[in-house]
Amino acid sequence: MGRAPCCDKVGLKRGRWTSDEDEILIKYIQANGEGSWRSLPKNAGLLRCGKSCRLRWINYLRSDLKRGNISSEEEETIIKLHSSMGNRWSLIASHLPGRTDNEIKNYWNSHLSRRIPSFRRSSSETLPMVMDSSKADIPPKRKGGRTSRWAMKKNKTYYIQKDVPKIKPKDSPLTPNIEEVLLLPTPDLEQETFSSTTKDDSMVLDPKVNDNERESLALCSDEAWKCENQRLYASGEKKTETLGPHDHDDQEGIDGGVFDDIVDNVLLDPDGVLALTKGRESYDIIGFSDGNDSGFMSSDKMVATEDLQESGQFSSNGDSGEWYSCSSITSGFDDGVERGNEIWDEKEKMLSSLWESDNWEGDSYNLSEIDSDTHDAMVAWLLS
DNA sequence: AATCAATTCAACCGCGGGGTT
DNA sequence: AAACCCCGCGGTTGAATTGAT
Repeated sequence: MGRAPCCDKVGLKRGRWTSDEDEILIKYIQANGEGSWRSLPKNAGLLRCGKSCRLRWINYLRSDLKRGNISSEEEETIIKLHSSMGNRWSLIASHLPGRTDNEIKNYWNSHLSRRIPSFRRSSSETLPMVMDSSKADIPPKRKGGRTSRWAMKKNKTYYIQKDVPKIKPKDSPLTPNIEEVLLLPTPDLEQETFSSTTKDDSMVLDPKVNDNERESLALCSDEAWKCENQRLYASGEKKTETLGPHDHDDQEGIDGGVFDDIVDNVLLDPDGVLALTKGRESYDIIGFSDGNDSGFMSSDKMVATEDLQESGQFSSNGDSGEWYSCSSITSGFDDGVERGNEIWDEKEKMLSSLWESDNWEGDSYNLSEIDSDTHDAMVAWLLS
């Protein structure tokens, strides 16, 4: 025997809501507040299922809903959050004030998933890449279609509800709980994309690193990175500085900003360190420098030093800063889906060749022995 | 003008989690 | 512990609407 229906459907109205029904629902909630959805329709005199009332209220009638099309900023946020959270629409919506999970889900399905086909890859395929959709020059294959429904609703009546009690205010989108977000599993990243031939989660590549640094780096496990000397902290610690791959003020991404620092200080600085770290769901690339200007990046997380934060290249906290999904690391130097896939392929190849090389000395990788081809490939990839 | 195909999105559905009895 | 209830979530559906033919 199946589960009993949430409500008795006999005699209940279904389908589109009329303005009269909307008005009844609004007035009732203004008087009684949200909640008790099951009993609400009966008490309010609506011939609707409680679920339907809840949905109508949450998705349509609430006073704090933002009307209008999704802005490019919101779209970018959706893309980045989705890259980290997957289809957790309600969670994503909680970071977009005035937007509902349903709205975001619809927007994703109708706009983004088509525009950015790589998002549709299953988790058994390669990792998703977050593209700068604004640059993805892939026109929607619209033939017929219609304009935004909001744009068409000239005659629709909306209700201004000044006195509706706020039962459950949503979080501000710009104040995400960074640590919570970071600790979330990323279903789309579950697949490890190259063979795990290493015994350790963490590998230090530069033999020139001193003992202290080596010790710090060795602590960089997937679950808790802690590199005190470099002032790099893992998620889960209060002083976590969690950042995305983009310099937010520069929508071009990390190119030219953080990226240059990483390249200059990590790859090109003889005192720099490059570490490959096996992350929770994927392999990450992390770079360090000598502690002056440094940062590191990964496909899963990105952390910058205080120097970089002070320089304004990163926002560093959840109170004022914005953040980006670090799995979007490639977006800054990516012009679209195909390019993203290409980069990912290059990344895979490069990392694979590193893993398989003979330059490993225990957990360390001897960069001085690195062949020029591999070195060039690494630089080329990072510069790409 | 009529028809078709594409698209959007409001609404529905089933399920799972958490709380209560 | 088990049964039940309620809520919220994510996937899906289908009506409404559009531009193309």
